[in-house]
Amino acid sequence: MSRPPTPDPRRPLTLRDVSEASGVSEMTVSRVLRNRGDVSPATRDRVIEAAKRLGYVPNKIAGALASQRVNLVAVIIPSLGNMVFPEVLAGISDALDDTGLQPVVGVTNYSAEREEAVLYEMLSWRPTGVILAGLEHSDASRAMLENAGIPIVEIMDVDGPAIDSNVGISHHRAGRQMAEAIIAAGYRRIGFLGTMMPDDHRARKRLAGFREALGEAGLSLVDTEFYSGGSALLKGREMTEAMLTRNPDLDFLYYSNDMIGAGGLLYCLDKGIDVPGRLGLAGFNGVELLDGLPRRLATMDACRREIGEIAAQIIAGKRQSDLIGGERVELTPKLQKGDTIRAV
Amino acid sequence: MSRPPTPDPRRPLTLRDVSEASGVSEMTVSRVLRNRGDVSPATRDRVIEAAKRLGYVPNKIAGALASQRVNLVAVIIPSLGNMVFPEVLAGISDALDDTGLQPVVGVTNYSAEREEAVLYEMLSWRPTGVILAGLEHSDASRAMLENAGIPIVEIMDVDGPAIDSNVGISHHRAGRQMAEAIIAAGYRRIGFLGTMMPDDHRARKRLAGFREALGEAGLSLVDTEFYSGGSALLKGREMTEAMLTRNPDLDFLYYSNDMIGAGGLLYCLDKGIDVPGRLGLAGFNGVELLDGLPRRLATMDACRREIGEIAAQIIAGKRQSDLIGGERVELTPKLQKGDTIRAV
DNA sequence: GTGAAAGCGCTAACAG
DNA sequence: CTGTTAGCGCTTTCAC
Repeated sequence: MSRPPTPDPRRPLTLRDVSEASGVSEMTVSRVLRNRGDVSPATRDRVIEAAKRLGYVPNKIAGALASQRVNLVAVIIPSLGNMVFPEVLAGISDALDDTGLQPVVGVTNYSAEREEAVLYEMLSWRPTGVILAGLEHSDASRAMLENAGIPIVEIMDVDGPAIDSNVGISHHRAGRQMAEAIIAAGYRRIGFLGTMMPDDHRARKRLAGFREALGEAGLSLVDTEFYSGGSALLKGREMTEAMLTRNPDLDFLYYSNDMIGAGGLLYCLDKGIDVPGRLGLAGFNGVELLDGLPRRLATMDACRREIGEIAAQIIAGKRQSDLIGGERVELTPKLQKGDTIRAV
Repeated sequence: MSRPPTPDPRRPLTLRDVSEASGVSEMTVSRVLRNRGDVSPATRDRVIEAAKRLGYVPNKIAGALASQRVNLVAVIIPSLGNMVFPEVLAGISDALDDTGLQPVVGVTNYSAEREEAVLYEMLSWRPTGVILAGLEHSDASRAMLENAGIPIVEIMDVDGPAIDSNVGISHHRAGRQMAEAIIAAGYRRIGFLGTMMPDDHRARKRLAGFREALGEAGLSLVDTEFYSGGSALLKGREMTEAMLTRNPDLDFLYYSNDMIGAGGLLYCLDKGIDVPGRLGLAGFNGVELLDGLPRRLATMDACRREIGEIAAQIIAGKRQSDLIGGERVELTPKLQKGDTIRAV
């Protein structure tokens, strides 16, 4: 009943274990495993064989501490629940694919307080860079970002000053543009339906731009309705019904996102309302999801995937401009009239 | 022109900086910042003041290496693109909230190879535990998981042997149950429409169970149709049209997920097909999204949120059973007939 | 209640 | 091409 020579099978293997098993120094083992520096094919093979046989998984914690390098990119977004941020993520993920960098995602639920906590947690892992949604942050968050000493990319929104780099669209202008298209199509009695999220700054800016353009045309919103929580499709349906009951003479409904817009569209089709003749509809985002609806909802592409790609390229240093301070990239969303705004 | 005393403003602050700024030893600073051990209120205040003033963010890499503890839980899922995994994540996130543990998400795109790479990467950060979707893994992945020496929870699926703990539903049984309900409702000429993902093992198991139950009733699938990529809603529409054109006499369509089912439903309503009288429809997942459709699609709740919660509790050690080996939890999905299966 | 010393597992920098 | 030495920034352990 002698104790076996292996000390503790639960203990994770170290470089030393591989070194002993292969008869090669730790340093050379390390070189092989990282593909750094020249190692003779013979030694290399012995090391790889031993590492594979033992099932060695390197300890990045130790590696990162020693090398002062972490291959992580912090990505901080408000939500995973609505298809728009996953698409941004897909863009980031794609662009990072051949860089050795890895995204790590944190979710804030549109709360500045949560953002601060998530950011603190992520910065404590000393990532290579930070990508985060929006330009509005708490003072503490802003201070952390400014002092982090790593590239910061604020995405989605360009309406305001950025800490470092910035990639996105102008939501204010997007709201204006939609209003102008609606007015040009001859609609006059317009209602707005949106989310009641005080911290959804982009939705707020779209609405502000929308109102501004209406005002310049001598118009104003006839009615507004806000919601929070629940199935967006269902909410869109309910809110549309409520609003049309209050104001049967509305001739256009502008929704803050495509999902509630889709709910509204389905409601109108149910009720046999003539869309876009008697009533026009528009949403925002250009979510692919909607392609299967009976009519294509008018919307505006928010360039989500492209935003993610560019942000990731900035972090990866693939867009080195010699700018002092960060890079600014403003994309221009495309208006898609679909089938729910009548031709002029 | 003397050099300022601060060495380099870009260098991240260390415990030593806080120690010097507060005149308290590094060790005591560390204790204050971690709320560990007794420290006099006076010292504590000085330390906290200094840390805040400097904007110190602890280095978790060094902390983790020294303490051999990492507050990260690796979560590995196939996709973020379809609402089902975000809901699992929400459950995990909730359950982890007051434990000091943090989920880190990796995405495999339903590829075993990607899973292996993601797993390797995550294990190299020495997480507290691993939660991953499914029971099917490459040999190498399995070996890594078995040797990791940390709790592993395989989720979503219980149809097969698990490495350690296991939380999910039986997709085979879910398929059977749906078939039985359809047959009981009197449908006989049944088609199946699904994703063509060889690595979506859960969809495959549902189909197998479905076929098995049909077989026992002396029936078999009249037609099948598979797709990959694109807008699920649109695909559902197109596939439904294709299948009904080929086989106009089908009386039921079983979809492998709710989104394509919804597309099919919209198509049928468009065409004025009598649902559920002449044609019945059913999907899978119970996605809240669908609540806004004109009819409620028959579906089966996959208990996504609950699965996430339980898995996280297991990792957090909140469900200590004295089992040797892992814990097994099988949840039972509820069949929701909605408006698209006729009453018996 | 506080501090000093000794590593955690790895890699940078240098020698040979 | 390979090995040795000295840390990375923190926490453990043990003194005081």
